Amino acid sequence: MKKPKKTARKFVFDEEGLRLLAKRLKELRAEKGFTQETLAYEADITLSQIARIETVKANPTVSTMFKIARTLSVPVSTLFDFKLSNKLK
Amino acid sequence: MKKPKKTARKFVFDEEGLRLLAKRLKELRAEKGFTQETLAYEADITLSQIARIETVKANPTVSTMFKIARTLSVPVSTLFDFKLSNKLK
DNA sequence: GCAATTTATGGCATATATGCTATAACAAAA
DNA sequence: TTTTGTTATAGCATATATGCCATAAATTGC
Repeated sequence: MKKPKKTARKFVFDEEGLRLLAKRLKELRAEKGFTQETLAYEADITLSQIARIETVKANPTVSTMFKIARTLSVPVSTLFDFKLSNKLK
Repeated sequence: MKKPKKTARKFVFDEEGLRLLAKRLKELRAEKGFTQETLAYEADITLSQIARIETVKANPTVSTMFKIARTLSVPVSTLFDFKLSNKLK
């Protein structure tokens, strides 16, 4: 059986942004005194996913970030308070 | 054949946040003079996806939001400049 | 060192994001 | 009404996000 490959589509994983987001989350979580586990529990997310985000292994959805922001009691924008380079595509 | 259903997992779609995000994106896009199509093209995303986000039909990933922010030349936090209610789970 | 806590990884299942393509719906002109 | 520009929908394919479960690795305090 041949592989039924159709066409290649790109799925970009924005490493720079995700790295900055991971850093920001770690900072905020520490400041607010949450462990990955307590944050996961209260935000109703899994520990796995929190760990993935902080280790830049996943590209979370905005809903996930909303839950985290609510739990940390910070505006969502605070989680994205960093500067992206104007990187070229 | 029985359905091999395992266990139910929740996948929350944060309608409130997504509604606010859609509104914010529409605003910023208009301010900056982009159509959905030009934004999609320059951000290297599909028109479909921009439309889905603006009509609250999808829960985008943060990488997608990073691309949009870069194209609109705004800090990512600007796209999330709105207030979530402290909604209970 | 040991135990406890916390963080990181791994595999697997399922839901969904996104691409791609086409089309429809809509609005504003002309 | 037709054209033109724009936004919304739809179906399908594939990549990935996330849950769940287990375990490993790292950290901290004793």
